[in-house]
Amino acid sequence: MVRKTKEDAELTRQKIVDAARTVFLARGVSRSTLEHIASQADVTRGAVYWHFKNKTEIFHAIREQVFLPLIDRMDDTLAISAENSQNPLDQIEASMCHTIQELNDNIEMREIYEIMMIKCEYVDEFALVLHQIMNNCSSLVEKIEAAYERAQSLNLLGSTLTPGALALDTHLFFGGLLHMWVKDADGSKFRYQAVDLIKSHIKLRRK
Amino acid sequence: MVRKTKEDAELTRQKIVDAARTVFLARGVSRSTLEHIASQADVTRGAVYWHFKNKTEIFHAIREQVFLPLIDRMDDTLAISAENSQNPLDQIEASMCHTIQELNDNIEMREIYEIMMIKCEYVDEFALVLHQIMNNCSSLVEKIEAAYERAQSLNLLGSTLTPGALALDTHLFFGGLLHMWVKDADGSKFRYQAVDLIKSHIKLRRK
DNA sequence: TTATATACAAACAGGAATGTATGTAAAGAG
DNA sequence: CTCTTTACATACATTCCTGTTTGTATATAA
Repeated sequence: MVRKTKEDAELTRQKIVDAARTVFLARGVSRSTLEHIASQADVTRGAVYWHFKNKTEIFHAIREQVFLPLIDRMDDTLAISAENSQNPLDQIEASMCHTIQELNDNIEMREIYEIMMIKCEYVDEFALVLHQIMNNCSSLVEKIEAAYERAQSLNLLGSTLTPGALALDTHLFFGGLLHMWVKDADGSKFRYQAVDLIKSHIKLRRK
Repeated sequence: MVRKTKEDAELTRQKIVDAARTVFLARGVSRSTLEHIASQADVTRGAVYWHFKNKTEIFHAIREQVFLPLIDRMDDTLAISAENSQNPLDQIEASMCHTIQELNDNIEMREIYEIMMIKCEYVDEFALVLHQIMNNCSSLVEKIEAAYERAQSLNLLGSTLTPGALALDTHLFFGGLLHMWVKDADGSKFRYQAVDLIKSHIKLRRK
């Protein structure tokens, strides 16, 4: 076969990652073999083993490609508000709506979320991915809490709950929403009204 | 080998189910083999194949054993309140707290929840389990909504949101809480304060 | 221009898991 | 007391998947 340039090789690598996403989604991570992935990418297992040590490495490549950027962007949306004079409650709402919008628009991200949530077993090597996710969540909760604190000091809150309690409630709500969004395959129950649910959730806190 | 009585056979079956739960939890459903399960149960694969057609059947046996009863009990807690004069908000709160308490006390239930949430890939045969769960959720949301309606007519609600919106928010909150409860292995972040989180959540709705 | 490293394809060897088929001792029916 | 069925254990055949090894054409460096 023909030897490829570096750009060609990178393209092959990307083809493999994309193929793996498709295969993982359809068959689940465990039931996906490297042969499945290779043929989906129109290469042989040789190419896969050249670019990746094993299936786990491909999994991490997928995850890092789209999952981490999303977290960063959520962080950003909330962080901006610290210096911004905008209503913190609006900021929290916008942050969540933005993520939902991203899931709506970005097919790859949607597929990766689905893989991570319901097409993957968190044992052995994958167990520590869960810890990473939990840690990311922790920092997110802190950001949300800070926003609620600002809302409190601006006298925008309508309840006596502490910003910490409000932040945890919001975090659990959004975690539940993301799960339901993914599992609600036909979209009838949650997917289409996700933004409304977010607005209701925030409205409950407004004065 | 010795032929067993019917009672012995039923005991063997139960041993296999228990063993499967342990193995599924430790290795994930996909990576668990019938040999793993058999040796954990101190029998051979022959015994497993006698009692179950395949791994999927064992999975369903586990699920039906503990998961369905829990849903029923949540239903009950909420249904009782329809005829009861008790505060509907208290009933919703109690219903969720009760489930958390059950998870705290009942090791088997806790393990099964963990298997269903993060040790199982919902593809092929398992995909329809997700649909069942979603359907159960739908009926639960309706029960919660009915309780909020009663609370509204008793003038107990402090917000202008509709009972439907409140119910969905509660449902998403609780779904998120259950997930975090399971994933929070060391218990520091959510498990120990789950009841407080529930009370805060409901407090936000009280007048 | 030549030599070496790259980017794969193809072939190989193995272990592991599944399902089935067979064997068997005792329980239970008649 | 026999005969059949039950409740398994054991052995077997087959399929799959993995990781490694080998081969090879071509970029690319020198």
